[in-house]
Amino acid sequence: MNLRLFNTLSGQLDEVLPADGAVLRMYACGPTVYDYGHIGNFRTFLQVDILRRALRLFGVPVRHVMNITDVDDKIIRNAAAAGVPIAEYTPKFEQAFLEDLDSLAVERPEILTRATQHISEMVHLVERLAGKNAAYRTEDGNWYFRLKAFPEYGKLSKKDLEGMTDGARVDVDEYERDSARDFALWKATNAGETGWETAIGRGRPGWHLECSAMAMEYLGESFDLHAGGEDLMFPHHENEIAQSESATGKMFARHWFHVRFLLVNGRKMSKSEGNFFTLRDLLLRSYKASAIRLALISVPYRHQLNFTFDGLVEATSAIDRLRTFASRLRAASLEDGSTAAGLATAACAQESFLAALANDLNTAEARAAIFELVRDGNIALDAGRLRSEDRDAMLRVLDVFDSVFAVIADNDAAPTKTAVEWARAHGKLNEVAPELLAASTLTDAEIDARVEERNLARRQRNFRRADEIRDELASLGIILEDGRDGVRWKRK
RNA sequence: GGCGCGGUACCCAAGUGGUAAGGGAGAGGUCUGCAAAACCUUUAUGCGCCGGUUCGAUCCCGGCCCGCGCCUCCA
Repeated sequence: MNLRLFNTLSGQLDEVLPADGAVLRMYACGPTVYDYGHIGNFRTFLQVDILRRALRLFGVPVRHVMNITDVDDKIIRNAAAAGVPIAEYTPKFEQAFLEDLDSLAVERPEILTRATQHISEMVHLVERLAGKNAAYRTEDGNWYFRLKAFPEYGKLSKKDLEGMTDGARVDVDEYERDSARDFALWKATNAGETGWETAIGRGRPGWHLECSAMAMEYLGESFDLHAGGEDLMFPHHENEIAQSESATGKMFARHWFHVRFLLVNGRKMSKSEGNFFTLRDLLLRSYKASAIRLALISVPYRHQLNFTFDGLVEATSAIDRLRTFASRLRAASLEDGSTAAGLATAACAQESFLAALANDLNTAEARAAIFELVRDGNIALDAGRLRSEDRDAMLRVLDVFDSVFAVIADNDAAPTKTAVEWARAHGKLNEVAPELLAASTLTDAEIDARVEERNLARRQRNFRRADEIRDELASLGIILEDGRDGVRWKRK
Protein backbone atom coordinates (compact mmCIF):
# COMPACT_ATOMS: atom_id res chain seq x y z
CA MET A 1 0.00 0.00 0.00
CA ASN A 2 1.29 3.45 -0.85
CA LEU A 3 0.69 6.63 1.06
CA ARG A 4 -1.28 9.30 -0.71
CA LEU A 5 -0.92 12.78 0.71
CA PHE A 6 -2.34 16.15 -0.17
CA ASN A 7 0.31 18.20 -1.92
CA THR A 8 -0.10 21.95 -1.53
CA LEU A 9 1.86 22.51 -4.72
CA SER A 10 -0.22 20.27 -6.99
CA GLY A 11 -3.44 20.87 -5.09
CA GLN A 12 -4.32 17.18 -5.06
CA LEU A 13 -3.54 13.88 -3.39
CA ASP A 14 -0.21 12.56 -4.63
CA GLU A 15 1.58 9.34 -3.86
CA VAL A 16 4.61 9.92 -1.71
CA LEU A 17 7.56 7.93 -2.95
CA PRO A 18 11.30 8.61 -3.05
CA ALA A 19 12.41 10.04 -6.39
CA ASP A 20 15.60 8.02 -6.17
CA GLY A 21 13.68 4.85 -5.38
CA ALA A 22 15.57 4.38 -2.13
CA VAL A 23 15.22 6.95 0.62
CA LEU A 24 12.56 9.61 0.96
CA ARG A 25 14.30 12.90 1.57
CA MET A 26 12.25 15.33 3.60
CA TYR A 27 12.84 18.66 5.23
CA ALA A 28 10.66 20.01 8.02
CA CYS A 29 10.85 23.56 9.30
CA GLY A 30 11.82 23.44 12.95
CA PRO A 31 11.41 25.84 15.83
CA THR A 32 12.85 29.24 16.46
CA VAL A 33 14.37 28.73 19.87
CA TYR A 34 13.46 31.94 21.64
CA ASP A 35 10.99 30.47 24.16
CA TYR A 36 9.41 27.21 25.28
CA GLY A 37 7.38 25.33 22.70
CA HIS A 38 3.61 25.60 22.83
CA ILE A 39 0.99 23.04 21.88
CA GLY A 40 0.48 24.68 18.51
CA ASN A 41 4.12 24.08 17.66
CA PHE A 42 3.81 20.52 18.80
CA ARG A 43 0.72 19.75 16.79
CA THR A 44 2.82 20.40 13.70
CA PHE A 45 5.83 18.43 14.87
CA LEU A 46 3.56 15.62 15.99
CA GLN A 47 1.87 15.43 12.61
CA VAL A 48 5.23 15.33 10.89
CA ASP A 49 6.09 12.54 13.30
CA ILE A 50 2.95 10.69 12.21
CA LEU A 51 4.04 11.17 8.61
CA ARG A 52 7.50 9.75 9.11
CA ARG A 53 6.23 6.85 11.20
CA ALA A 54 3.56 6.08 8.62
CA LEU A 55 6.13 6.18 5.83
CA ARG A 56 8.23 3.67 7.69
CA LEU A 57 5.20 1.47 8.22
CA PHE A 58 4.63 1.53 4.47
CA GLY A 59 8.21 0.50 3.94
CA VAL A 60 9.64 3.85 2.87
CA PRO A 61 12.96 4.75 4.55
CA VAL A 62 13.20 8.41 5.45
CA ARG A 63 16.00 10.92 5.69
CA HIS A 64 14.44 13.71 7.67
CA VAL A 65 16.18 17.02 8.23
CA MET A 66 14.96 19.62 10.68
CA ASN A 67 16.45 23.02 11.27
CA ILE A 68 16.77 24.86 14.53
CA THR A 69 16.50 28.58 13.91
CA ASP A 70 18.93 29.98 16.41
CA VAL A 71 19.25 33.50 15.06
CA ASP A 72 16.37 35.83 14.28
CA ASP A 73 14.84 39.12 15.41
CA LYS A 74 13.08 37.72 18.46
CA ILE A 75 16.13 35.84 19.63
CA ILE A 76 18.30 38.92 19.22
CA ARG A 77 15.76 41.04 21.08
CA ASN A 78 15.30 38.56 23.94
CA ALA A 79 19.00 37.88 24.30
CA ALA A 80 19.70 41.60 24.41
CA ALA A 81 17.06 42.00 27.10
CA ALA A 82 18.72 39.21 29.06
CA GLY A 83 22.10 40.80 28.49
CA VAL A 84 23.71 37.77 26.88
CA PRO A 85 24.95 36.88 23.38
CA ILE A 86 22.53 34.79 21.36
CA ALA A 87 24.86 31.81 21.56
CA GLU A 88 24.27 31.77 25.28
CA TYR A 89 20.58 32.47 25.02
CA THR A 90 19.37 29.79 22.62
CA PRO A 91 20.85 26.50 23.94
CA LYS A 92 18.53 26.18 26.88
CA PHE A 93 15.47 26.58 24.69
CA GLU A 94 16.85 24.15 22.15
CA GLN A 95 17.45 21.69 24.97
CA ALA A 96 13.93 22.23 26.31
CA PHE A 97 12.51 21.72 22.83
CA LEU A 98 14.29 18.40 22.42
CA GLU A 99 13.14 17.31 25.87
CA ASP A 100 9.59 18.18 24.91
CA LEU A 101 9.85 16.14 21.72
CA ASP A 102 10.96 13.19 23.86
CA SER A 103 8.05 13.76 26.22
CA LEU A 104 5.63 13.56 23.33
CA ALA A 105 7.35 10.53 21.83
CA VAL A 106 8.24 12.49 18.71
CA GLU A 107 11.06 10.72 16.94
CA ARG A 108 14.18 12.78 16.37
CA PRO A 109 14.89 13.62 12.75
CA GLU A 110 17.92 11.92 11.24
CA ILE A 111 19.58 15.30 10.98
CA LEU A 112 19.16 18.38 13.15
CA THR A 113 20.87 21.49 11.88
CA ARG A 114 21.38 24.97 13.25
CA ALA A 115 21.21 28.13 11.22
CA THR A 116 24.28 29.69 12.82
CA GLN A 117 26.38 26.73 11.75
CA HIS A 118 25.54 27.22 8.10
CA ILE A 119 26.34 30.86 7.50
CA SER A 120 28.84 30.07 4.76
CA GLU A 121 26.33 27.94 2.84
CA MET A 122 23.86 30.80 3.04
CA VAL A 123 26.40 33.34 1.85
CA HIS A 124 27.26 31.05 -1.02
CA LEU A 125 23.60 30.88 -1.98
CA VAL A 126 23.33 34.66 -2.01
CA GLU A 127 26.38 34.81 -4.26
CA ARG A 128 24.86 32.31 -6.64
CA LEU A 129 21.69 34.38 -6.79
CA ALA A 130 23.65 37.58 -7.31
CA GLY A 131 25.49 35.86 -10.16
CA LYS A 132 22.15 35.28 -11.83
CA ASN A 133 20.96 38.81 -11.16
CA ALA A 134 18.31 37.46 -8.82
CA ALA A 135 19.77 39.17 -5.75
CA TYR A 136 20.96 42.70 -5.22
CA ARG A 137 22.63 44.71 -2.51
CA THR A 138 21.25 48.04 -1.37
CA GLU A 139 23.32 50.96 -0.16
CA ASP A 140 22.80 50.07 3.48
CA GLY A 141 24.35 46.64 2.90
CA ASN A 142 21.18 44.56 2.87
CA TRP A 143 20.68 41.90 0.22
CA TYR A 144 17.28 41.29 -1.33
CA PHE A 145 15.82 38.70 -3.63
CA ARG A 146 14.54 40.18 -6.86
CA LEU A 147 11.01 38.86 -7.22
CA LYS A 148 10.90 39.84 -10.86
CA ALA A 149 13.59 37.24 -11.46
CA PHE A 150 11.17 34.45 -10.58
CA PRO A 151 7.97 34.60 -12.62
CA GLU A 152 6.56 31.51 -10.94
CA TYR A 153 6.41 33.26 -7.58
CA GLY A 154 3.12 32.42 -5.88
CA LYS A 155 2.75 28.93 -7.35
CA LEU A 156 2.68 27.28 -3.95
CA SER A 157 0.25 29.55 -2.14
CA LYS A 158 -1.67 30.29 -5.35
CA LYS A 159 -1.18 33.98 -4.94
CA ASP A 160 -1.26 36.40 -7.76
CA LEU A 161 1.69 38.73 -7.35
CA GLU A 162 -0.12 41.57 -9.11
CA GLY A 163 -3.10 41.45 -6.80
CA MET A 164 -1.06 41.01 -3.71
CA THR A 165 -0.14 44.58 -3.01
CA ASP A 166 -3.80 45.54 -2.66
CA GLY A 167 -4.87 45.32 0.91
CA ALA A 168 -1.65 43.75 1.99
CA ARG A 169 0.28 45.65 4.56
CA VAL A 170 3.57 46.34 2.91
CA ASP A 171 6.38 48.27 4.43
CA VAL A 172 6.41 51.28 2.14
CA ASP A 173 9.41 52.83 3.88
CA GLU A 174 11.68 50.32 2.22
CA TYR A 175 12.14 52.66 -0.71
CA GLU A 176 15.51 51.22 -1.56
CA ARG A 177 14.07 47.99 -2.80
CA ASP A 178 13.19 47.45 -6.43
CA SER A 179 9.83 46.25 -5.33
CA ALA A 180 8.22 46.37 -1.93
CA ARG A 181 7.71 42.62 -2.16
CA ASP A 182 11.38 41.79 -2.58
CA PHE A 183 12.39 39.94 0.53
CA ALA A 184 15.56 40.16 2.58
CA LEU A 185 18.20 37.50 2.07
CA TRP A 186 20.82 39.11 4.25
CA LYS A 187 20.50 41.91 6.78
CA ALA A 188 23.48 44.18 7.31
CA THR A 189 24.45 44.79 10.93
CA ASN A 190 26.80 47.13 12.73
CA ALA A 191 29.82 46.12 14.74
CA GLY A 192 28.02 45.96 18.06
CA GLU A 193 25.14 43.88 16.74
CA THR A 194 24.81 40.17 16.12
CA GLY A 195 26.47 39.44 12.80
CA TRP A 196 29.08 37.60 10.79
CA GLU A 197 31.89 39.03 8.66
CA THR A 198 31.42 37.46 5.23
CA ALA A 199 32.19 37.91 1.58
CA ILE A 200 28.87 39.67 1.09
CA GLY A 201 29.47 41.99 3.99
CA ARG A 202 28.87 42.00 7.69
CA GLY A 203 25.39 40.91 8.67
CA ARG A 204 23.07 38.10 9.52
CA PRO A 205 20.83 35.87 7.45
CA GLY A 206 17.25 36.62 6.60
CA TRP A 207 14.90 33.96 7.83
CA HIS A 208 14.08 32.18 4.58
CA LEU A 209 17.67 31.70 3.51
CA GLU A 210 18.61 29.15 6.14
CA CYS A 211 16.05 26.56 5.08
CA SER A 212 17.08 26.67 1.44
CA ALA A 213 20.76 26.45 2.28
CA MET A 214 20.41 23.64 4.78
CA ALA A 215 17.90 21.61 2.81
CA MET A 216 20.23 21.66 -0.19
CA GLU A 217 23.23 20.88 1.99
CA TYR A 218 21.73 17.70 3.41
CA LEU A 219 19.17 16.64 0.84
CA GLY A 220 20.45 17.98 -2.45
CA GLU A 221 19.14 20.73 -4.69
CA SER A 222 15.98 18.80 -5.39
CA PHE A 223 14.28 16.55 -2.86
CA ASP A 224 11.03 14.76 -2.10
CA LEU A 225 9.02 16.52 0.58
CA HIS A 226 8.97 19.71 2.57
CA ALA A 227 6.81 20.13 5.67
CA GLY A 228 5.72 22.87 8.00
CA GLY A 229 2.83 24.71 9.60
CA GLU A 230 0.25 26.30 7.32
CA ASP A 231 1.46 29.76 8.21
CA LEU A 232 4.79 29.00 6.59
CA MET A 233 3.23 28.42 3.19
CA PHE A 234 3.37 32.13 2.59
CA PRO A 235 5.71 33.83 2.59
CA HIS A 236 8.33 31.50 4.02
CA HIS A 237 7.99 28.49 1.74
CA GLU A 238 7.15 30.59 -1.27
CA ASN A 239 10.38 32.49 -0.70
CA GLU A 240 12.35 29.30 -0.22
CA ILE A 241 11.10 28.09 -3.58
CA ALA A 242 11.91 31.39 -5.27
CA GLN A 243 15.47 31.63 -4.01
CA SER A 244 16.25 27.94 -4.36
CA GLU A 245 14.86 27.41 -7.81
CA SER A 246 16.35 30.67 -9.06
CA ALA A 247 19.76 29.56 -7.85
CA THR A 248 19.66 25.97 -9.12
CA GLY A 249 17.24 26.02 -12.01
CA LYS A 250 15.79 22.82 -10.54
CA MET A 251 12.59 22.05 -8.75
CA PHE A 252 13.16 22.50 -5.02
CA ALA A 253 10.76 20.17 -3.19
CA ARG A 254 8.28 18.02 -5.11
CA HIS A 255 5.73 17.62 -2.35
CA TRP A 256 4.61 20.24 0.18
CA PHE A 257 2.95 19.14 3.39
CA HIS A 258 1.22 21.76 5.53
CA VAL A 259 -0.31 21.23 8.94
CA ARG A 260 -3.29 23.36 9.89
CA PHE A 261 -3.19 25.59 12.89
CA LEU A 262 -5.02 24.51 15.98
CA LEU A 263 -7.54 26.55 17.94
CA VAL A 264 -7.67 26.59 21.70
CA ASN A 265 -11.16 26.85 23.14
CA GLY A 266 -12.39 27.88 19.75
CA ARG A 267 -9.96 30.76 19.24
CA LYS A 268 -6.58 31.14 17.78
CA MET A 269 -4.08 30.62 20.53
CA SER A 270 -2.49 33.81 21.74
CA LYS A 271 -1.08 35.16 24.94
CA SER A 272 -3.58 38.01 24.99
CA GLU A 273 -6.52 35.59 24.70
CA GLY A 274 -5.30 33.74 27.77
CA ASN A 275 -5.42 30.46 25.88
CA PHE A 276 -1.72 30.03 25.31
CA PHE A 277 -0.22 26.80 26.63
CA THR A 278 3.21 25.32 26.49
CA LEU A 279 3.65 21.59 26.80
CA ARG A 280 5.12 22.15 30.23
CA ASP A 281 2.03 24.05 31.38
CA LEU A 282 -0.11 21.03 30.61
CA LEU A 283 2.22 18.49 32.16
CA LEU A 284 2.32 20.52 35.36
CA ARG A 285 -1.46 20.54 35.42
CA SER A 286 -1.15 16.76 35.62
CA TYR A 287 -2.23 15.90 32.09
CA LYS A 288 -0.31 12.95 30.77
CA ALA A 289 2.07 13.28 27.86
CA SER A 290 0.36 10.42 26.05
CA ALA A 291 -3.03 12.13 26.35
CA ILE A 292 -1.60 15.35 24.96
CA ARG A 293 -0.06 13.42 22.11
CA LEU A 294 -3.30 11.60 21.31
CA ALA A 295 -5.39 14.78 21.52
CA LEU A 296 -3.04 16.51 19.10
CA ILE A 297 -2.91 13.70 16.55
CA SER A 298 -6.49 12.45 16.55
CA VAL A 299 -7.76 15.14 14.23
CA PRO A 300 -6.30 14.75 10.74
CA TYR A 301 -3.55 17.22 9.94
CA ARG A 302 -5.46 19.20 7.35
CA HIS A 303 -8.38 19.88 9.66
CA GLN A 304 -8.57 22.58 12.23
CA LEU A 305 -8.24 21.04 15.68
CA ASN A 306 -9.99 22.70 18.58
CA PHE A 307 -7.85 21.94 21.59
CA THR A 308 -9.70 21.87 24.93
CA PHE A 309 -9.17 20.44 28.38
CA ASP A 310 -12.23 18.26 27.85
CA GLY A 311 -10.46 16.85 24.85
CA LEU A 312 -7.47 16.02 27.01
CA VAL A 313 -9.67 14.21 29.51
CA GLU A 314 -11.28 12.28 26.68
CA ALA A 315 -7.90 11.30 25.30
CA THR A 316 -6.85 10.12 28.74
CA SER A 317 -9.88 7.82 28.98
CA ALA A 318 -9.38 6.57 25.46
CA ILE A 319 -5.79 5.62 26.21
CA ASP A 320 -6.84 3.83 29.39
CA ARG A 321 -9.21 1.75 27.33
CA LEU A 322 -6.47 0.82 24.86
CA ARG A 323 -3.96 -0.01 27.57
CA THR A 324 -6.46 -2.05 29.53
CA PHE A 325 -7.32 -4.07 26.48
CA ALA A 326 -3.65 -4.73 25.75
CA SER A 327 -2.93 -5.91 29.27
CA ARG A 328 -6.13 -7.98 29.37
CA LEU A 329 -5.02 -9.73 26.20
CA ARG A 330 -1.55 -10.40 27.54
CA ALA A 331 -2.83 -11.70 30.88
CA ALA A 332 -5.52 -13.98 29.47
CA SER A 333 -4.83 -17.69 29.72
CA LEU A 334 -6.11 -19.11 26.47
CA GLU A 335 -6.32 -22.39 24.71
CA ASP A 336 -3.77 -23.01 21.99
CA GLY A 337 -4.77 -22.54 18.42
CA SER A 338 -6.78 -19.93 16.59
CA THR A 339 -10.27 -19.20 15.39
CA ALA A 340 -11.35 -17.93 12.03
CA ALA A 341 -13.30 -15.11 13.65
CA GLY A 342 -10.43 -14.01 15.89
CA LEU A 343 -7.90 -13.90 13.08
CA ALA A 344 -10.38 -12.12 10.83
CA THR A 345 -11.04 -9.46 13.44
CA ALA A 346 -7.33 -8.76 13.72
CA ALA A 347 -6.70 -8.77 9.99
CA CYS A 348 -9.67 -6.56 9.30
CA ALA A 349 -8.60 -4.01 11.90
CA GLN A 350 -5.09 -3.85 10.51
CA GLU A 351 -6.32 -3.46 6.97
CA SER A 352 -8.67 -0.62 7.92
CA PHE A 353 -5.96 1.02 9.95
CA LEU A 354 -3.46 0.98 7.11
CA ALA A 355 -6.02 2.07 4.53
CA ALA A 356 -7.00 5.04 6.70
CA LEU A 357 -3.41 6.18 7.10
CA ALA A 358 -2.68 5.65 3.42
CA ASN A 359 -5.56 7.97 2.64
CA ASP A 360 -3.89 11.29 3.46
CA LEU A 361 -3.08 10.25 7.03
CA ASN A 362 -6.65 9.97 8.24
CA THR A 363 -5.76 9.49 11.89
CA ALA A 364 -9.37 9.73 13.08
CA GLU A 365 -10.41 6.81 10.94
CA ALA A 366 -7.26 4.87 11.77
CA ARG A 367 -8.01 5.30 15.45
CA ALA A 368 -11.57 4.14 14.96
CA ALA A 369 -10.36 0.93 13.32
CA ILE A 370 -8.36 0.08 16.42
CA PHE A 371 -11.23 0.76 18.76
CA GLU A 372 -13.36 -1.64 16.79
CA LEU A 373 -10.68 -4.24 17.42
CA VAL A 374 -10.81 -3.38 21.11
CA ARG A 375 -14.56 -3.90 21.26
CA ASP A 376 -14.61 -7.13 19.27
CA GLY A 377 -11.59 -8.42 21.15
CA ASN A 378 -13.21 -7.73 24.51
CA ILE A 379 -16.40 -9.46 23.46
CA ALA A 380 -14.50 -12.54 22.32
CA LEU A 381 -12.50 -12.51 25.53
CA ASP A 382 -15.62 -12.29 27.69
CA ALA A 383 -17.25 -15.09 25.76
CA GLY A 384 -14.18 -17.29 26.14
CA ARG A 385 -13.97 -17.57 22.38
CA LEU A 386 -10.40 -16.33 21.99
CA ARG A 387 -7.47 -18.68 21.35
CA SER A 388 -3.80 -17.91 21.90
CA GLU A 389 -3.00 -17.26 18.25
CA ASP A 390 -5.94 -14.90 17.96
CA ARG A 391 -4.50 -13.00 20.87
CA ASP A 392 -1.06 -12.90 19.33
CA ALA A 393 -2.51 -11.56 16.10
CA MET A 394 -4.42 -8.86 17.96
CA LEU A 395 -1.36 -7.85 19.95
CA ARG A 396 0.57 -7.55 16.72
CA VAL A 397 -2.08 -5.19 15.36
CA LEU A 398 -1.82 -3.10 18.50
CA ASP A 399 1.94 -2.94 17.91
CA VAL A 400 1.36 -1.73 14.37
CA PHE A 401 -1.04 0.89 15.69
CA ASP A 402 1.42 2.00 18.33
CA SER A 403 4.29 2.18 15.87
CA VAL A 404 2.47 5.26 14.56
CA PHE A 405 0.32 6.51 17.44
CA ALA A 406 2.76 5.63 20.24
CA VAL A 407 0.30 5.98 23.12
CA ILE A 408 -0.28 2.45 24.37
CA ALA A 409 3.25 1.91 25.65
CA ASP A 410 3.15 3.74 28.97
CA ASN A 411 6.04 6.18 29.25
CA ASP A 412 4.12 8.89 31.03
CA ALA A 413 6.04 9.00 34.27
CA ALA A 414 9.24 10.46 32.87
CA PRO A 415 7.78 13.55 31.17
CA THR A 416 5.83 14.45 34.27
CA LYS A 417 8.88 14.00 36.44
CA THR A 418 10.97 16.12 34.09
CA ALA A 419 8.36 18.86 34.12
CA VAL A 420 8.08 18.91 37.90
CA GLU A 421 11.85 19.06 38.27
CA TRP A 422 11.98 21.86 35.76
CA ALA A 423 9.31 23.73 37.71
CA ARG A 424 11.26 23.24 40.90
CA ALA A 425 14.44 24.55 39.30
CA HIS A 426 12.66 27.58 37.87
CA GLY A 427 10.66 28.60 40.93
CA LYS A 428 7.37 27.54 39.35
CA LEU A 429 6.22 25.03 41.94
CA ASN A 430 3.09 27.12 42.44
CA GLU A 431 2.05 26.10 38.91
CA VAL A 432 2.22 22.41 39.71
CA ALA A 433 -1.07 20.59 40.30
CA PRO A 434 -1.39 19.78 44.02
CA GLU A 435 -1.90 16.06 43.52
CA LEU A 436 1.26 15.90 41.44
CA LEU A 437 3.27 17.40 44.26
CA ALA A 438 1.50 15.37 46.89
CA ALA A 439 2.03 12.13 45.02
CA SER A 440 5.72 12.88 44.74
CA THR A 441 6.01 13.28 48.53
CA LEU A 442 5.14 9.63 49.16
CA THR A 443 7.54 6.88 48.15
CA ASP A 444 6.26 3.66 46.64
CA ALA A 445 7.20 1.78 49.84
CA GLU A 446 5.18 4.19 51.96
CA ILE A 447 2.19 3.75 49.69
CA ASP A 448 2.54 -0.03 49.79
CA ALA A 449 2.58 0.14 53.59
CA ARG A 450 -0.63 2.14 53.66
CA VAL A 451 -2.27 -0.26 51.23
CA GLU A 452 -1.22 -3.19 53.44
CA GLU A 453 -2.67 -1.44 56.46
CA ARG A 454 -5.92 -1.07 54.60
CA ASN A 455 -5.90 -4.72 53.53
CA LEU A 456 -5.63 -5.71 57.15
CA ALA A 457 -8.60 -3.55 58.05
CA ARG A 458 -10.57 -5.08 55.21
CA ARG A 459 -9.79 -8.59 56.32
CA GLN A 460 -11.10 -7.64 59.72
CA ARG A 461 -14.14 -6.25 57.92
CA ASN A 462 -13.39 -2.84 59.36
CA PHE A 463 -14.60 -1.12 56.21
CA ARG A 464 -14.87 2.24 57.85
CA ARG A 465 -11.13 2.29 58.51
CA ALA A 466 -10.40 0.87 55.05
CA ASP A 467 -12.40 3.60 53.36
CA GLU A 468 -10.68 6.20 55.45
CA ILE A 469 -7.27 5.12 54.20
CA ARG A 470 -8.53 4.98 50.64
CA ASP A 471 -9.84 8.55 50.86
CA GLU A 472 -6.65 9.73 52.45
CA LEU A 473 -4.53 8.31 49.66
CA ALA A 474 -6.97 9.70 47.10
CA SER A 475 -6.37 13.19 48.41
CA LEU A 476 -2.67 12.61 47.75
CA GLY A 477 -3.39 11.62 44.17
CA ILE A 478 -3.09 7.87 44.75
CA ILE A 479 -5.91 5.83 43.31
CA LEU A 480 -6.72 2.36 44.66
CA GLU A 481 -8.47 -0.37 42.77
CA ASP A 482 -9.53 -3.55 44.51
CA GLY A 483 -9.34 -6.39 42.06
CA ARG A 484 -9.65 -10.12 42.06
CA ASP A 485 -5.89 -10.49 42.33
CA GLY A 486 -5.37 -7.92 45.05
CA VAL A 487 -5.15 -4.16 45.25
CA ARG A 488 -3.58 -2.09 42.53
CA TRP A 489 -2.64 1.52 43.05
CA LYS A 490 -1.54 4.20 40.67
CA ARG A 491 -0.58 7.82 40.84
CA LYS A 492 -3.11 10.06 39.22
C1' G B 1 -10.99 43.61 -0.17
C1' G B 2 -8.35 38.78 -2.06
C1' C B 3 -7.70 33.41 -1.07
C1' G B 4 -9.30 29.14 1.73
C1' C B 5 -11.66 25.84 5.42
C1' G B 6 -15.66 24.24 8.32
C1' G B 7 -20.95 23.78 10.36
C1' U B 8 -22.74 15.70 11.61
C1' A B 9 -25.94 13.29 18.44
C1' C B 10 -24.71 16.22 25.23
C1' C B 11 -19.15 17.04 23.77
C1' C B 12 -15.04 15.63 20.27
C1' A B 13 -15.00 13.59 15.42
C1' A B 14 -14.83 10.21 10.57
C1' G B 15 -17.64 9.37 6.36
C1' U B 16 -20.45 7.90 1.71
C1' G B 17 -25.13 9.67 -4.15
C1' G B 18 -28.82 4.58 -1.71
C1' U B 19 -30.13 5.88 3.69
C1' A B 20 -25.05 7.79 9.56
C1' A B 21 -17.54 4.99 11.93
C1' G B 22 -15.10 5.77 16.42
C1' G B 23 -13.96 8.13 21.20
C1' G B 24 -15.71 10.71 25.61
C1' A B 25 -19.89 11.69 28.74
C1' G B 26 -24.92 10.01 30.40
C1' A B 27 -28.29 5.79 31.30
C1' G B 28 -29.04 0.41 32.14
C1' G B 29 -26.65 -4.31 33.20
C1' U B 30 -22.48 -7.84 34.95
C1' C B 31 -18.85 -7.80 38.92
C1' U B 32 -17.98 -5.76 44.08
C1' G B 33 -18.35 -5.08 51.59
C1' C B 34 -18.90 -0.30 49.37
C1' A B 35 -16.51 2.28 45.76
C1' A B 36 -13.39 2.34 41.77
C1' A B 37 -11.78 -0.09 37.67
C1' A B 38 -13.13 -3.33 33.83
C1' C B 39 -16.53 -5.42 30.26
C1' C B 40 -21.35 -5.43 27.65
C1' U B 41 -25.78 -2.82 25.97
C1' U B 42 -27.84 1.83 24.81
C1' U B 43 -28.20 7.17 23.02
C1' A B 44 -28.94 11.28 15.32
C1' U B 45 -35.67 8.84 10.64
C1' G B 46 -31.21 12.66 10.70
C1' C B 47 -25.96 15.41 9.11
C1' G B 48 -26.64 24.84 9.55
C1' C B 49 -30.99 27.00 6.42
C1' C B 50 -33.54 27.44 1.52
C1' G B 51 -33.88 26.03 -3.39
C1' G B 52 -32.14 22.79 -7.60
C1' U B 53 -30.22 18.16 -10.15
C1' U B 54 -31.54 12.85 -9.28
C1' C B 55 -35.57 7.08 -8.86
C1' G B 56 -32.91 8.69 -4.41
C1' A B 57 -28.52 13.85 -1.29
C1' U B 58 -25.80 14.56 4.75
C1' C B 59 -22.66 13.63 0.54
C1' C B 60 -23.40 17.11 -6.30
C1' C B 61 -24.92 22.47 -7.92
C1' G B 62 -26.71 27.57 -6.56
C1' G B 63 -28.07 31.13 -2.78
C1' C B 64 -28.17 32.46 2.37
C1' C B 65 -26.75 32.35 7.71
C1' C B 66 -22.95 31.28 11.29
C1' G B 67 -17.86 30.07 12.90
C1' C B 68 -12.67 29.97 11.71
C1' G B 69 -7.92 30.50 9.12
C1' C B 70 -4.30 32.82 5.71
C1' C B 71 -3.03 37.40 3.13
C1' U B 72 1.93 40.65 8.76
C1' C B 73 6.32 37.78 13.21
C1' C B 74 3.93 33.09 14.06
C1' A B 75 3.91 25.69 13.98
